[in-house]
Amino acid sequence: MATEVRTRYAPSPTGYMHIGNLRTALYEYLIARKYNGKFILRIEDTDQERLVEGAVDVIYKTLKMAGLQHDEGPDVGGDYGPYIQSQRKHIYMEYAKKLVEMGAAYYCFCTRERLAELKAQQEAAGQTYRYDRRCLKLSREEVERRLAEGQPFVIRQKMPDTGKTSFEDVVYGTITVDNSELEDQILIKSDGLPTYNFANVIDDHLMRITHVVRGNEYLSSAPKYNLLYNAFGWEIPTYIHVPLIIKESGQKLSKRAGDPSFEDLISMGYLVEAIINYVALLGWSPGTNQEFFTLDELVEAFDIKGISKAPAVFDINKLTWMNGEYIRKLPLEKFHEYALPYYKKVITSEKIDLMKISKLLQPRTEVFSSIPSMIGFFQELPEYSTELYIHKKMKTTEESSLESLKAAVPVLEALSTWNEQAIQDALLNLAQKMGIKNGQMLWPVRTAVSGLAVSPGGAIEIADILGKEETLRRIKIGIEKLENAKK
RNA sequence: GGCCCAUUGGUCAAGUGGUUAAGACGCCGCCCUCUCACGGCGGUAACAGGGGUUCAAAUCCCCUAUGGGUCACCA
Repeated sequence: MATEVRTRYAPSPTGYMHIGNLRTALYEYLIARKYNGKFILRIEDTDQERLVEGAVDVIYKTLKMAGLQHDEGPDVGGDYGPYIQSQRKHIYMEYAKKLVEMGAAYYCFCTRERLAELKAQQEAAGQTYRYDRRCLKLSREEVERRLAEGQPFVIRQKMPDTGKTSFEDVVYGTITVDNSELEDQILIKSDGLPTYNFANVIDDHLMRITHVVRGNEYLSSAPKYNLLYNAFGWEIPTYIHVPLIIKESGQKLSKRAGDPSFEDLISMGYLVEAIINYVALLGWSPGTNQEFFTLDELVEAFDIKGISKAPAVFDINKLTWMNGEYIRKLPLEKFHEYALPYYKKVITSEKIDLMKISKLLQPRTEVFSSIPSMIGFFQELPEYSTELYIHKKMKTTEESSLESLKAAVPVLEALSTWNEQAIQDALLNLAQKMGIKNGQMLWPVRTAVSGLAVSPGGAIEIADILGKEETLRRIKIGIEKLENAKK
C-alpha cells in the first residue's frame, strides 16, 4: 500500500489571512484531495509574544468560508494531535535532548545581552552576525552544573563544519549550500518552546506529512531542516516551495503596507469563488487555456508541475474582471441577495423595486462595493447642468430636448399602466409622430430622470423603476431648468 | 554585504532545440445601442544583455545586469 498523502496548512494565529497564505492553503488542499489524502490544520503559536486573541477562530472561519475543509485539526481532532504547537511543548524538548545526546545540538547559556554585544562587535568590524559557538566548548560537567543551578538556556543546532548540504525541491530542483553558511540556529527558546525551524520538522514528521508546501522565503532554511531529518534518520518529505505573491512594485504583499487580505477582499465585495479561482492562477498554470475553475475542477486540474518559479504580481484589476464574470453568472436572486446590503446604504424609499435595480446592475457590477455610487440617483435626483442635454451623437440640443420633454409629459401622464412596455410604446410612438429619432426623445428623458451623464439603464428602465409620479416630477424639473437656461 | 532563487508584452501566463512565440487582463478602435455596461469583432505590446554549444536556441552552458528572498530566543 502506498503511503497516504498528507499535507498541512500551518498558519500562525495573527488574526487574518494573507493572500499568499490563502494560496498556500489552497495548494495544500488541492494536493491532498487530488491524491485522496488528508489535509491537516496545525496552529503554529510558538511565539507567545505575538498571540492575538480570537485569531484561531478566524482561521477556522476563513478556511470554512474558502471551502478548504481540513480533515484533522484542533477543532476536528485526528490521530496525530494535539494540533496546536503550544500544547506539544514537551514533545519538542524531548527531541531536542535526543539531539544533544547525539551531538547534533548543544545547550547554550549566552544571555541576550551578550548576543547583542556580539552582534554589535561583529557589525562594527564589518562582518555579518554569527553566533560564536562559545557554549559549544562547555564541558559536560559545566553544562550539568549550570542546568542544575537553573540557569536559563536555549538549545542550538550544531551545524557541520565542512561539506555541503543539498535538498530536492519539486519546483526548484536541487539546491545546495555550503555548510559553512549555516548558523547554529536556536531550536528551543529560553521559554522552553521551540522555534518554527525546529517545530516544523518535528511536527511534519510526527504528523506524517508527505508534502510540505510553503512560500519560497523558506528556501534558504530548508538545508537546515534536512540536517535535522538526517540526524534523526527520518524520511524527508517532498518539498514544494511556491513563488511569492508580490505587488506591482515588486515587494511581498503585506498587511502593514495596506495590501488587502482575504477578508479585506470579501468586505470589498469580491466573491469567495472568484478570489480562490484568481489566486489559484497566481504562480500556477493548468497548461491549458481554461481559466475558470470551481474548487472541484481545480482538484481535478491541479498538477505540481504547473507551479512556476518566478514571483507573481497580484493584479487586482484582473481579479476585478474575474469577479465581474462570476457576478454575471450568478442567478438573479443570488445577485440580489449579495447586492441588497449595498442598496440599503443609499436607498431608503419603499417605492423602489430593488429587484428591478438588480436586473439593471447585474451586468454592470464588477465589485459589490461599487454599487452605492451607481444608484444614488434613484433615491435623489442629483443637481445637474443643462449641458447634459446636449449630445452630438444623439443630435440633441437644449432646444430639442426641451421640446421632447414637453411633448413627453402629456403622453406619460395619459398612461394608465406603468411598465417598461407601456413607457416604451408611448415614447417611441411619440418620437415617430414628431419625426425625430428615438435617441432625440430618449436621451433627454434619460437625462431628466437620472440627472447624470452616465446611468445604469436607459430612460425606459429608469422611468419604470422611479414610478409615474417621480418620473413626471423629474421631467418637469428638466423642463424648468431648460427654460431658465434659455433666458 | 554573504548565500540562495528568479528573469517571455504593463500584468497573469503557454512554451521544454525547428512555432507566423498561444491565451487572458488592461489599453485602443469598430459593431450593437437612448448613456454606461454586457455581448461581438479587430488591434497594440514580449523571449533582460552578452558570449558560447548546435545545421538550428525563448528553450542547453557561462558571464553580466536587474529584481526578489534569507541571514532573530518571528513564522
